[in-house]
Order: sequence, then C-alpha cells, then structure tokens
Amino acid sequence: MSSATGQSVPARKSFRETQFEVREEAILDATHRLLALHGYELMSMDHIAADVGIAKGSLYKHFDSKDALVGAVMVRLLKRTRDALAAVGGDSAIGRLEGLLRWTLNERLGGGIPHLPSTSQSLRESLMANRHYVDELLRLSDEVGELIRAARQAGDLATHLDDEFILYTFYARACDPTLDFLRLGATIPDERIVDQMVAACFSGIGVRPSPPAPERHA
Amino acid sequence: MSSATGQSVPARKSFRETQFEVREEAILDATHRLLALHGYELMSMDHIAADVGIAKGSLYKHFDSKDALVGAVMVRLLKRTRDALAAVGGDSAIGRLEGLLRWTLNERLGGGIPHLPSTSQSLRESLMANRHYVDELLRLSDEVGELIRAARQAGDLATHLDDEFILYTFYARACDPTLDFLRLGATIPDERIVDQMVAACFSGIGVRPSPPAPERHA
DNA sequence: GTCTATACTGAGATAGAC
DNA sequence: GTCTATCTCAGTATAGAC
Repeated sequence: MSSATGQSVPARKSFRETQFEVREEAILDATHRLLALHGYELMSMDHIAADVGIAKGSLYKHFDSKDALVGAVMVRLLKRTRDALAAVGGDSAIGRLEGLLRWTLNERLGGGIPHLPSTSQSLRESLMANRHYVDELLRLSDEVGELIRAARQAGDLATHLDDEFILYTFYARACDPTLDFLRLGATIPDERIVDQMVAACFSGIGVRPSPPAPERHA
Repeated sequence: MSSATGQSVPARKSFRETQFEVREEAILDATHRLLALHGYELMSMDHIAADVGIAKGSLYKHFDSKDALVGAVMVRLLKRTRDALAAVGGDSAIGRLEGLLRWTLNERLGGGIPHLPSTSQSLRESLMANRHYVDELLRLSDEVGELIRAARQAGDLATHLDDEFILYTFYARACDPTLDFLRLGATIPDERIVDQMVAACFSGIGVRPSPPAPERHA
C-alpha cells in the first residue's frame, strides 16, 4: 500500500516499491552469478529462485521469461562496460583499449560473465531480437570502434588487420576461455594471467622479427 | 556397444559387421556436424537419429549415452588432430605450430567443432571422466608442449610468457569465436579471416615498437 | 506480489515385438 | 539390431489461494 501522503507525484518511493526494486536487483545479481557458473542452458529458473530465496513463480512477476531475464542481465553488463570505458584513464587510444580489456578480464576473475554468448545459439537469437540489448551493444561497439580507428591513426595497430577483425578479436579476448583454463590449473597467479593475456592480445605469443619477417627457409 | 574401430585382427568382417561399422561412422559424422551447429546442450538424440535416418533407440545400441557418443566424437577429433600435426610440414617448431593452428581453423570453416568444450560445464566434466578422451588429450598436449619448448629454445616465442599460458592460448585460438563472428558478418573472405587470426595469434593486434617502446608523448 | 501446486513440453534412456 | 512405444525427469511457464 502507498504512503499517507496520497501524492502520485514523483517524490519518494513507497517501501513496497523500494523493496520490489531491491528484490529485482537481487534477481539480476543471482542470475549473473549463475550464468557465469553454469551457462545459459544449464541455468534453470529453479536455481535462480532458490538462490534468491523466493518462489519460482515470483520470478515471472519481474520478468516475462528466462530470455527476458537474461537479456536484462546482459543489458546491465553492457551499460557497466560503457561506464568502465568512460572511466578508463586514457593517455592514448591503444592505452584505453588495453585498459578496457584489463577491466573486463578482472571482472571475469571476480565472477563475471563474458560479454558474448558464443556458447548458445538460442541465446544469441533471443538477444538479437531484444531491442534494448542490441541498442546497448551497438553503442558499445561504436565507442570501441572509434577507439580502434584512433589507435590505427596513431600508428598503434597492425596495418595488415581489418578494423572489423580487430573489433571482434577484442570482444573475443574479453571472453577468452584461456582465463578459465589457467585459473583451473592454478599454477599461475591471477594477476599474471591477466598481464599475459593482455600482452598476448596486443603483441602476440611470438617474437616478431624487427626487419619484415626474414622467415628462415633452410 | 561397439566393436572398436581399429581392430588388428585379420578375419574378414561379415556384411552385417561392416554395415554396423558404417552406420557407426555415420552416427559419429552426424553428431559431429550437429555439435558444430547447435552445441552440446541443444543437440538432442532425436536430432541425431533423424539426421542419420535411424531410430533413436538404435543409437543406444552403439553408444551407452549421449555423453559417451560425444566422447567418441571428441576422441576421433583429437586423433585426427594428431594425424594432422604429424603431416604438417615442419621447417621449424614455430612453423609447425602455425601450421597446426591453420589446419584447425580451416577444419572449423569446413563445419568442424572446436577442440575444447569451453561452452558446457557438464560436458567438460563428462569428458574429463572419459579415460579415452583424457588419454588422447594428454598425448596431443604433450606433442604441442614439446613444440612450444622447441620454439622457445629457437628464440621464436615471447620470453615473458609462460609455457603453460602459451599452450592454453594455443587451444583457445583453435576454438576462437572470432572465426564465427566474422563469418556471420561475411564481409571478410574466409581465407583472409584465417590469415589474420594466425597473424594476430603470433604477432598480436598491436604494432610492437622495435626499440623498447618510445611511446610518442605529444 | 508472493506463495504452492500443476500443466505442458522436450529430452535421455529403456522395453518389448520382430 | 532395429524398430515403435513408453517411462522418467527436469525445466518453462501458468493458475489460484492468500
């Protein structure tokens, strides 16, 4: 029930409204965590409800479907990523790209989910039909694409690689399974994993010869 | 269950035996294709049976379970990969690594599946409990690890990266989603995609400064 | 709006005739 | 060994009481 003011003006939210929103945040948090843990297909609405501590039926008062719920989680993630990009200190475009990659990898180390649902065909389709998700994704891609162009103009990107290739590679590095594998192995500390992944992304695993590739051919 | 593939016994096979094995190969092929198309969770035994053109129940005369079937597919893939590695022309260790990566990417372009089930938690566990799979995986990893050590000794790998990191990175590049994304976009021809992915793996997306980073600062 | 209970579907696996 | 028919169970989503 609403407060004694009787005002429908913007004003203060009622206790119930606030509680509703808090619960919704809790649902999003739980979904995010379980998504990272089990992936889309293996994560059930039962799991989420149990994790939040509410009834499964109640979930559907907040979100129309599993797809809609996961969509909301992804939209929130994309927004946070854009916030992070805005906050990344930038002395140069290439430096900001590196900073964003580093932020993403650290997010995943802290239990976050990859940005791209390369795992699930059905989830991909569902997300691409989600207007909010597509909007956010395009916004982020525009910003990253702009950085790539700037970095290229500064002479900091390999000239023989297409912008489009670099953009997708950047996304792919953000959800690189190497992170998970190495963390399971547990012989390399987290910080070192991130350092090496960033280094490998920008400089590769090989030693590039200073002169244009003599290629020892026997 | 199946009568394994590589029998060393002479003895002519009866028609029925041959037909049984042919069918088993067809099952493996169909599973491989559907796995690439839909992924583990979304691929059902019904799909496979329909694709092969047999009854679902018959599948279980060949393989005890879905996991066992997928395990057999993965074992076959690993064996083929080792064969490919043996066939890869090698003037140098780094050259053979590049050749193997190139082979793998081309396999995927031709409808193959990634080597690592990064997609599914449950599949991972199931495979790791599969002795044949683990055996083959270790064998392949040994060979690749040997190449990495050799390449490092030849001075062709970045000195600041761990061998373990490079090994997992190599696996990860073989199942890199960048391939799928770019193929969907369809603005870059397949061959160019592979070239860029190989280049980015070994040399990165950035321009490494020949002298230790002058970093143009205004 | 939240709960309990349930309808409905798809998928893995099995039974039994031939 | 292959087929058809069926069991079992998990999962999405909904209904109805409070």
